[in-house]
Amino acid sequence: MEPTDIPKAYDPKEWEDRLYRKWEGSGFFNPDTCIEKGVTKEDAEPFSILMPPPNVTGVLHLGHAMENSIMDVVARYHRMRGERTLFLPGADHAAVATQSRVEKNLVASGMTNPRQELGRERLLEKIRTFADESKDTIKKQVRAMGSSCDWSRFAYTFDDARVLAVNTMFKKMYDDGLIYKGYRVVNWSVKGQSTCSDDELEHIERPATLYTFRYSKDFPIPVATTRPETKLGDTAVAVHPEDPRYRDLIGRIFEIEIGAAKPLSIRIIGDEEVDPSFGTGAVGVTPAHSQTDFDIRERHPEINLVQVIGTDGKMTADAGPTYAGLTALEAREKFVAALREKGLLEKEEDITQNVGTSDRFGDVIEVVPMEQWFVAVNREIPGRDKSLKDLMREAVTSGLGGDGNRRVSIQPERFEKVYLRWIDNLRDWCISRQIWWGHRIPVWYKKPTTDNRQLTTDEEGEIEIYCGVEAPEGEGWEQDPDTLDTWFSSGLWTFSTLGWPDAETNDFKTFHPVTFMQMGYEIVFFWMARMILMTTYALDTIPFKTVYIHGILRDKDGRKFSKSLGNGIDPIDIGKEYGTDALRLALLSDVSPGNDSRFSTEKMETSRNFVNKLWNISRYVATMSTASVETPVPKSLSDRYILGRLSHIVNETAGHLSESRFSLAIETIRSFTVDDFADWYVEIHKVEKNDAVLQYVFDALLRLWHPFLPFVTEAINETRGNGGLLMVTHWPDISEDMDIDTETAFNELRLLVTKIRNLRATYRIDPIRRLTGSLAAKGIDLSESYPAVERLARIEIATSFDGSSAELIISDRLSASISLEGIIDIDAERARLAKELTEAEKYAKSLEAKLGNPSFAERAPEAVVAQTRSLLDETNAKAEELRGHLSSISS
RNA sequence: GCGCGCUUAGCUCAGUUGGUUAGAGCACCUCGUUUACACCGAGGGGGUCCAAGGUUCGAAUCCUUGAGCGCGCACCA
Repeated sequence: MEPTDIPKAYDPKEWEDRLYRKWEGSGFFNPDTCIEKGVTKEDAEPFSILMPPPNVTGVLHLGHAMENSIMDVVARYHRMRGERTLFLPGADHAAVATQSRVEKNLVASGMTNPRQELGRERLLEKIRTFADESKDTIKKQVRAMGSSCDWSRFAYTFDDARVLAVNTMFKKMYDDGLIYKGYRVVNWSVKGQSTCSDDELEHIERPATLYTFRYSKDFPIPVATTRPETKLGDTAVAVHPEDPRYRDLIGRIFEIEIGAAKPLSIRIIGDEEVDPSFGTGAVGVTPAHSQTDFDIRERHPEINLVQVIGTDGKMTADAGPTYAGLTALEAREKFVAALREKGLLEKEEDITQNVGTSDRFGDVIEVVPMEQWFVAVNREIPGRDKSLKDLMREAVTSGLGGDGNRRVSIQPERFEKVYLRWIDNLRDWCISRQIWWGHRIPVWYKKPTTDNRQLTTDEEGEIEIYCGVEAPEGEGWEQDPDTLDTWFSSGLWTFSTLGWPDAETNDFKTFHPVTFMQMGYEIVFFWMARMILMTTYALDTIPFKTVYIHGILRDKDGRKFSKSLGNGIDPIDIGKEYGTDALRLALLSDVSPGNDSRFSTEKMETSRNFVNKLWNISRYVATMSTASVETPVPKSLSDRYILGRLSHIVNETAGHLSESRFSLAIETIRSFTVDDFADWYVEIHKVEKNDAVLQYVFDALLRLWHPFLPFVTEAINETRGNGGLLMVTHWPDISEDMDIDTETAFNELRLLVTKIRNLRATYRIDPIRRLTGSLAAKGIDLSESYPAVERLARIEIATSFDGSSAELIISDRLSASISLEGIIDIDAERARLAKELTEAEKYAKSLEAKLGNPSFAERAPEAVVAQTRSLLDETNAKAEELRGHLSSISS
């Protein structure tokens, strides 16, 4: 493109789609192609990133946009560093989330009970269609974000390869006795007709009544509850074993007629967990409908379990004829009324309680006893002498087996503590769900037959059980109707995407453990923990080396984005309006690891303006210079300065990126681009015209920015006719390319720049345009020499300024003496100089005091002392200069 | 209750291992703008870094205590 054809403003719409197609068409998103085409060396270090697969429940939101920005910055950076980089995309079938979404849609369109009305197969078909559509939408959106992921390796948690991995893992754990079917209390969503894990609960506060009552008039201990109806299923009262009030009662059994199907048989038991100082010091134990009470029964197997609430949320026959069939709430009112009538109710008080609700279906969870599948986290793994919990702990502390190379590094570190604490509280993981959308449990049952290949029988010897990767042969087998918790398949993500269970594939050998993962902190337990569990168990290694935890994105008022608040922002819309680069920049600026950040249109404007600035720098470079890029020869101090600075910030940026300090990396490049390059060097170039350095530095800048701003940098690269794709050019490695004493140049020129900047501040003759304007008014025509004036005035004015006029020396051709009267307000100037002088003297004094302190000289590092000393010299010199100016101005 | 985080300019936030006179963006004020860029430029004002103690030659940074806000986990019946 000819320089004159380049539009003044960057228009992302003109570029983004086409550039993405160009990248994708080049094949360079695929690391194999990079090697084939010689962009990456065969023996290059592998670098892998896995996309946390978005749920196929609809469209991506800004949080996804932020994640994609983070991952793509990392991927592009490492690809440009010449590493064998794989950024693998995917999608998650998101079992409950997707099914509940589709059911909601079906209900909205007129169905009352989709599961009944459609049946398993037809409902699954509907969900599959929906999921496929979402998957396509997601792929489009990820492309729109500019993500450089390898689409040929796209993985879906519910495709054939992943099903194989899931079944293989299930069977392995089953054979090792780590997956078991057990009768335990579980969290049950009546609305969703399914279990959910502890982590899927959302606790909400709500008002409730705490009732204190006695089972009967002569029952010795009152108990309290917020769920009186469950008391129909009480089988014990627990007290602290040392509690003098109740100690003697332990072991006694009370038979109580209270309206349940059978009289309650309440045994008084002693349990250390009971807090004698709380309430009545006694707990009515309902093993069937409380997790803690069920645990008490594990310690006291002698007590019974009576289920009084069913999976339909209604009272069971065991609750007695008065209550059976009523909802829990109806039963509560009736039961409380009965207690009151019999004079058993001693106290009612209003309290607030926390209850668990299903995060997907929204209803309050009912705790019921059921037979479900569990992963045993405390059981010893055969042949390993350790439990899953142990492995999960080791993986982030000492490293697996004490091997530091097999240790997951969590950034920021504080999430380690959060994770470890969670592990301490971890119970066996309930993995079976009664919804239909998901991996079917690979277990089949049938009555005993003579065919007993690989068969095990359950305890009662009645039903044969077969667990296998594929259905067993033979007649009469019926598969377990349940499906797996969606996190079971997500837990395998780092290796199921790379070919496992075939551990010999190139991808697996090359890219596992994954180098870099990122995720929001809200998903650490769900996902990170499960990946660590699965990988350490099955592969005896860690799933990933580094995981970067980020916060959640909030709106400009600090609220979470949510549908109900109506404050959602579609990243694609905003990307279209401001440009995807601007969006990426806005999402990564000013954020620190692990902390929430806010999003606003102001940020978008700032970012868009910056992108446009970069575009216009390129216009200058294109219009003011015709030289092609070559190894630049620094000719002046300015050249050495800019090259030295460049090399400095290249290293600094690399440091930030290697530690995932995205915001600081951006700030580093941004300030170099604006403060050093655009404001300073470009102006210098107008005089010195060292095109080679200008080109060289600008091309380096483009490459530094590319990971963050892939579109505009690639677009500029195209207009510059550099040829090739910026995406696969090497990230700048200045210290190797350039033979420059950067340290010296840097120091010399920083002094010069500082001096000039001080001059600008001191004499307020910036912009120079104003000065030349004034000169013109005085009959000095400098229009032709403008650039020279602009630059030299900055320097020369300083040395010859006497307070009221200045001697301008413009190269060796032209010099002029001008009065500064009218340009500078002399009185104001005097006041300002005096103020500055006072400040400088004060500062000098404080530095002297510091240096005079013997402890400082003794203890501070030499570099700091030297720095302080030179600082003092500089300050003294500055003060002297100010004094001179002040006296000349006064005379 | 236990744990974690946050508190820095009017607003939103950076500040890696303690070390130049604490930074940015936005907002505000002044000046400028046919010149790569008004999606613009040059300047400026504005901060007892939540409080109090401590460690140190030196603290926004480390320690202790407290306050306010937010979050997570567990919930005591």
